[in-house]
Amino acid sequence: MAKPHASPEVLPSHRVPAHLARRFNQICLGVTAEILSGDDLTPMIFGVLVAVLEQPGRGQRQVAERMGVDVVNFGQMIDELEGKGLVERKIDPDDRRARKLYVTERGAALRRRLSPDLLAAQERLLAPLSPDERRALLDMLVRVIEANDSYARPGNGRRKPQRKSKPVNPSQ
Amino acid sequence: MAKPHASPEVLPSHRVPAHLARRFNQICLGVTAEILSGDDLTPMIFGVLVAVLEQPGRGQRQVAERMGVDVVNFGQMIDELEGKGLVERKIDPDDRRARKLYVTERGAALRRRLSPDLLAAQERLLAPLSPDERRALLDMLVRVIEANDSYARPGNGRRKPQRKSKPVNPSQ
DNA sequence: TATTGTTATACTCTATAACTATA
DNA sequence: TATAGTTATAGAGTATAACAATA
Repeated sequence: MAKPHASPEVLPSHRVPAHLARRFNQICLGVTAEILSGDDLTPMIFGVLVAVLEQPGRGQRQVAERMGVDVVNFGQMIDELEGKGLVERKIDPDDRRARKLYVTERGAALRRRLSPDLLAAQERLLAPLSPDERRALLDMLVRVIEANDSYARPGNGRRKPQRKSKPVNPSQ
Repeated sequence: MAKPHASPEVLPSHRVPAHLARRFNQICLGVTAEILSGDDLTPMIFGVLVAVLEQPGRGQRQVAERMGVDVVNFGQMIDELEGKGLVERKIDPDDRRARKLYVTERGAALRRRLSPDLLAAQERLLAPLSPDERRALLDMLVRVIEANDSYARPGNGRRKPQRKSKPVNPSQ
């Protein structure tokens, strides 16, 4: 009876992936929000800025999907970034429905300015892990995420709202 | 120039811990929300139920802090669980301010009923990892979370609301 | 008809301030 | 005064439905 069971029936809650995922995310948010708060940006919005920077000229849909963000909310984040002059929308002449996204020079400068602090925060965050472990952690997360990509949308929610009636423009 | 630099100046965004944390959490939420939706519970609220189950007789503050949940929101989640008859609050006779928390038989039964599906979902989630890797992933997350516990509160936010005036009960 | 992006809206999670009741 | 918990409220992230413009 040295090893009772290889797989216990349930993990203690502090070892449940869903709980660890929430806490890990919570901590990442706290660490980065602190750095970004001076520029009135959330980690989410800054993440959008970086994504646009890395794939300039793409449409909102493409970037949103790649990030795992709903296109509706993504559009609103672009609104905010555009309002701050950090990102630009340009109508694609080949498909006038699409808006190609570009980071402005101001946006690029902001990212350059904040990068060192964000990188340092990331170092502190992963300080308890060795370099090999850090790589392993990120690798494993990427693998898990890619394998479960289809679950990246459904939401964190409860009952689906179902929207019985109430059209957007009832007076028309 | 076979290896340009051990540490690049910035990681590509799909390797940034903050992004991976968000996506991992998003996926965990999607996977578990689906299972819990039939009982009209969110992953968060179910997590509270499990935490109470594991440390019965504790006060709200203790359980909330251990979970990394704000005490205010925790109290509201207990409201909901109590409303569903899954958890009970009992005034601590030794300190009549405190409410000791207990899971009801109904709550325990619910957890027993849902456990197999949740465990199976967890298996699917971590399917791309070997058993050793799964352990390593959870271990590393625990270590990172514990080392950064102080960042588990600050919020995911932007400017602090600051609450200029507007008292709760202006008419008194 | 199908697709890109928008507006309106709603729900969850999180956070702060101010309050009540005990200690 | 200090602590446990509450009420009121707000911001941030996420989701759906309905719509407009374009393909």
